[in-house]
Amino acid sequence: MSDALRAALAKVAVDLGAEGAEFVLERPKDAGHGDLATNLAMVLARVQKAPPRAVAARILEALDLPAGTIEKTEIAGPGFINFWLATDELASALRGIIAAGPGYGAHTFGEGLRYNVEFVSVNPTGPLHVGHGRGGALGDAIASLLEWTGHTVTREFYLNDAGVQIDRLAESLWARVQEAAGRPAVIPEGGYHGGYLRANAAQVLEQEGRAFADLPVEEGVRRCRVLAVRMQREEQDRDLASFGVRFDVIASEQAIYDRGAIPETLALLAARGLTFEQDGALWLRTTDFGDDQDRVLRKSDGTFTYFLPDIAYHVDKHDRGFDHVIDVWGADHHGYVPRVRAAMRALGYPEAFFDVSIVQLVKVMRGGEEVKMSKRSGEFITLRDLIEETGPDAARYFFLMRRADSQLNFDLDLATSQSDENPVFYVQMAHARMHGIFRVAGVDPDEVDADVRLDALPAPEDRELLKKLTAFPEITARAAQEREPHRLTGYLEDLARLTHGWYHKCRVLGEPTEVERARLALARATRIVLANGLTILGLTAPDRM
RNA sequence: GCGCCCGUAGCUCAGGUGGAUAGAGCGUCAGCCUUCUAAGCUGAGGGUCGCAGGUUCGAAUCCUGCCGGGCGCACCA
Repeated sequence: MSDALRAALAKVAVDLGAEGAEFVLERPKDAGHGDLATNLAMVLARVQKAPPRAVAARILEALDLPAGTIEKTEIAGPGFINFWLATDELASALRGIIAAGPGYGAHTFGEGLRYNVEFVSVNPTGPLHVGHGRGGALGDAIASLLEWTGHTVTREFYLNDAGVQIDRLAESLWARVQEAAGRPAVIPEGGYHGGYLRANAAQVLEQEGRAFADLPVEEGVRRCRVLAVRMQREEQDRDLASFGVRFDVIASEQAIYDRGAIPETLALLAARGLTFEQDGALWLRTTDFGDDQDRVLRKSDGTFTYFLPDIAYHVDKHDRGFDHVIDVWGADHHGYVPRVRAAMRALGYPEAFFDVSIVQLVKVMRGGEEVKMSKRSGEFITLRDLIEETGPDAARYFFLMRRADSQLNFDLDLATSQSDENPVFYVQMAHARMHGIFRVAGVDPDEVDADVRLDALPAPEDRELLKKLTAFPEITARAAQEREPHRLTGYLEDLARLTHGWYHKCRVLGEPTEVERARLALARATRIVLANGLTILGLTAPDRM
């Protein structure tokens, strides 16, 4: 409905000589201001050289709407025009929800656009911690929202399996292997002290045989390199899988080196005249593209910085045909954004090609106290610990319920609480309750007739709930466009609140036939919206709790 | 010192491409319900939207400057 009304209003704007006027058509917070409201009259007041309320009257005069859509209009406040939807319009919306079912809230505006969402991308040097969980939940939800709005999406993980930190990892594992074989072991400077490598070392000896520890150091370390990366990746994948996150592509940094992409990228940049040598190093002139200093590509010792393979990796994404790439990075990497953006500009890629979502830090709270995480001491809450304590649904939901760019207080007590104070529980319970109605009635919800008489519904709660359901497609569209899944959690909480209120106030079964039929349809539609919302966020929609 | 993010009710946070009386949950207080489709309902109180200027008919929202918190500022990865 809002689309039709918006179009009609835009047409009036044209008729009044203000083509392309930017006006707002929104659902007012205050129910007394109707179902939809527009500020068009105030926007046009200047061109019309008339007070907004007088302009509003002209607009209503000129407004041409199909019969039976709007029940009432009103000019209010400084010049708002408020609209009340006709019952027929709501009934048709209800039929639309049920007809669309699991596709309700989906859009097609992204069709033909290929997106690459890269997230988590943690080094394969240790277990995932809660911050990676937030990045994982966010990246996955953004990817789902994009799919839901018609985009083709690849979920991608960038594996840093080359470079110095992997050397340290291999040496550290080799040291643990020696230790397991009963020899003194020295973890190298800058190596990894975490106990998980002990477990890996034991596994290596078991799989490769005790003689593995007697290999010459060089060969032992070389083989440890492959083994360590593989074992760490497997563990990370296990954690991510239990969290409901899967990737379409694991992109390897080593593979970028192996196929010669580094010199190719270097040549590409040099050909554009954007590199220069200074102090024995090779630089990229990123300051020409918005960075605050130029950046080194190849150090004076001949090795490359991380920046160059990162550029090569993004060139690769571009060459694979993606229209847009979104990188989900932790706040500790935000300083890296300007130089990568500069590199994308230097290569002449469209401005919209490269986008970054920065996810801020997570503080885990228990009993009102922060649970300290310290990598140094090796005592930190891993993502695995967290999921085991809260379950995957609560963990995902809590990671998504706040804007990514504000810091998150993860309240463990709340996340594990089986009460309506826990928002995940509250939303899932609303879904379970809707299903419970059908269970008690012995009716398959998918068989419930959508063609009902809405005017049979006696309570204001009935209409209020239905109106909320009709807002869902706007929420999914906005959440996808803004890459803000928290808009969806917020909506689901609002909807759950209305659902619980309705459930309590409005009986379904045993009411007069027309009322029961209408409310069954409403319950079915509510269940659809709750289920779709939960599904987009990667959460289960339980039938009973 | 520079850059990015944040600062809204006691707490956790929405609202941020300017619009109507700034919202929600929790907590607090006062009542109600104890029926069923368990985990409920109603109401109240609570705010200099960090501070100060500016733009505007209109600012939590945009601009500038400060204050406070977080994270970054390598020929590290």
